[in-house]
Amino acid sequence: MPANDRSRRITIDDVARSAGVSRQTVSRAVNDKPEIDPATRQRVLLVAQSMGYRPSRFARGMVGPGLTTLGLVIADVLNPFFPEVVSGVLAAADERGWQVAVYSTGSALERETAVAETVVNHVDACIAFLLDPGAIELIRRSGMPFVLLDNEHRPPAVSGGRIDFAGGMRQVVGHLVERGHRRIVMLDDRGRPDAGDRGTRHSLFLGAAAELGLPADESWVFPAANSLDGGAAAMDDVLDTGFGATAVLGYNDLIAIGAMRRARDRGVRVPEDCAFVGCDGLTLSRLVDPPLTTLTVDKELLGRAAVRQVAAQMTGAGTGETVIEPRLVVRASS
Amino acid sequence: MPANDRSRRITIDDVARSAGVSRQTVSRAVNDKPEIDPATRQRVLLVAQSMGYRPSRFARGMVGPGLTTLGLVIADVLNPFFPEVVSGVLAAADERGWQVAVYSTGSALERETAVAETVVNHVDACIAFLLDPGAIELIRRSGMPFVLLDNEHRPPAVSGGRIDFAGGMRQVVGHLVERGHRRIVMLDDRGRPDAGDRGTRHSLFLGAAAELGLPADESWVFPAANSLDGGAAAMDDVLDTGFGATAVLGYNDLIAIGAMRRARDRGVRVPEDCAFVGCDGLTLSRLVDPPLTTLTVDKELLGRAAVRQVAAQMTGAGTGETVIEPRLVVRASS
DNA sequence: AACGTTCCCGTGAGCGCTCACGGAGCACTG
DNA sequence: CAGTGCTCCGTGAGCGCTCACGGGAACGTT
Repeated sequence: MPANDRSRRITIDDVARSAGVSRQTVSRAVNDKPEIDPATRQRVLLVAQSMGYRPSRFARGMVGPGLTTLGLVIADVLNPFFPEVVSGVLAAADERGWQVAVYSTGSALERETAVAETVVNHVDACIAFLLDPGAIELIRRSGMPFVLLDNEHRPPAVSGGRIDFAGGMRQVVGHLVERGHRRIVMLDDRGRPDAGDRGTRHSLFLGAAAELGLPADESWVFPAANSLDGGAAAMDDVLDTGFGATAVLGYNDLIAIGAMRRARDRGVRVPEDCAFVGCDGLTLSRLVDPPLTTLTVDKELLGRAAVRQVAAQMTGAGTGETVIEPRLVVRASS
Repeated sequence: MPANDRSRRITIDDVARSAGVSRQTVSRAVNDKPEIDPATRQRVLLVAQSMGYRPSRFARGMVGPGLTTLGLVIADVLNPFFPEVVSGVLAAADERGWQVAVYSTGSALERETAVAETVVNHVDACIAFLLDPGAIELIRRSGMPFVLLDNEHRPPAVSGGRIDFAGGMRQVVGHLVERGHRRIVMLDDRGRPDAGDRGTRHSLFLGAAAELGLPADESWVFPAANSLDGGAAAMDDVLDTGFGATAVLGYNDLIAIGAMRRARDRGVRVPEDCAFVGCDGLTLSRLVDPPLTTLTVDKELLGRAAVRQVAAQMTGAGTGETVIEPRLVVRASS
């Protein structure tokens, strides 16, 4: 028994010929169809196995309806925000008998177009965290069911899942003001484009602060790379510039935690000298010291809702929007 | 323009007819082939778009080589062990131009067979964390390239990725003995079958302890559910039975952290009264309080190595084994 | 004027599989 | 012995697409 000839794959006809039966009989054996003699099935199966026969999923997909593959584009699995979304998507897709292909852009804007091109050619529907308008347009134009998540600049023609950070930021700032804070810094994710636009956490934070009578302006916002280290570095900036913040709001928990750790390392007492608040509500935020106050988002629900919207589009429904309401969970860091 | 007829999908011939050209011309337009008049291409593309035409990836796969889809079966994305593996697999698969379909068993042994069946029919190769021998056999028999990870009972006929916990456990116990500990408890994952066999962390821990002269036996091992809460509950058992442990080793970081938190909540000082050590080296373990000593495993490397093995099998190479060496990172918890 | 070239487009064939049908062989009935 | 039913198996057709080839029109060349 030589190794497989790598030039051409083994087909059902090869097996049929080798077993001295017809294609159809091989098909019956492989697919557990009833109209076949048990002895024949056994023999055919043995031949198939020994030849290393594996049915082509493409040929199968041609005749039957084939399996629906849902593409899920995320920035980075290592960012603890995404596993929860993935979990929701996997569960909801599984309920519908779909397969999920995961793509990661590695948080690199320039990779988004390449990923979008792959997605367009190889999946039946798509749920994506994307920022590059070109990449988004590419998928939109393909005409496949498409849900875009967590993008404040979503074109009106595509469905989306949005988190109501307007309400969320009011909760956060309200809480801090109530605790007596008057000088609040936000560590923004500098990786996101057009950060000054309406609808971003950035602008919603400033808006909420203004609403509550704080003299907030752009100087209250510090850019940070989206990681623990990014948060730490941004905290250095805040402390070094002598801004005098009594509270720090992170674009997300990762940034907030990184900042909080750096602050403590530099002798800042939390929350006495400075309070810290995050966004997203990662499991992680409960476990750090001190436990982090955070604007919790049900990320699993976000994933499930996205699948539901994709499914709706498949049955011909139009585009829509799902809004998730965040909830402020107050812990020891504020 | 009415909504799509959901009964039958639009084919290339539909577009051809509607645009008054041949199939081939449509194909040329859609695939950006050169042998076509730019004006015709534009017109055809417009028709195709308006009809909602999307090429069938199955039909495409029939003729060309098609895209390789790698199946990745994990227990649960929410378990922070897996995202790092997924990250490695995604990166390595991407380098080879493969797509990755992720499946989750939800840590439910009884779901493994169903997942295995899906995998067998819908992917070209498979990397899996599986425990059920039936599910494993199912994939093995399919003849597809297959790498089984983190399973001490792997059949010899399948490739695998293994973490050298024998050496790891010697490091852990050695470290604890050096610190003066003589009575060490292990919180084992009770979800894994045949926990008493050779090769499990459980037995390797007892072996290492015996090697170093400790009177270890089965009573030193407490079962725990694989989660933070599971670790906490197991810690309750340890404390309530009055075992008098001065050090606790978790099956993984999750269990160890859960246990450590519960211990502190009950007034145990860490590490003065009791030291804690985890396994896996999650990012998380650095951030908890106190930072957790842990046997760190390069999970991303594990994923990459698995992809490399799968690729090797595709080119006809036989089965093999990759061994990853863990490294003890000592922090404040011990 | 006859020929080659280039550009654009269409026609068969075939990828590997399953579905719908038909037919051979056997047993059992009236 | 014809008729009926059942079990098992094989034959065409077709899924939607691309590749290889060929052909017509318009141009330029000798």
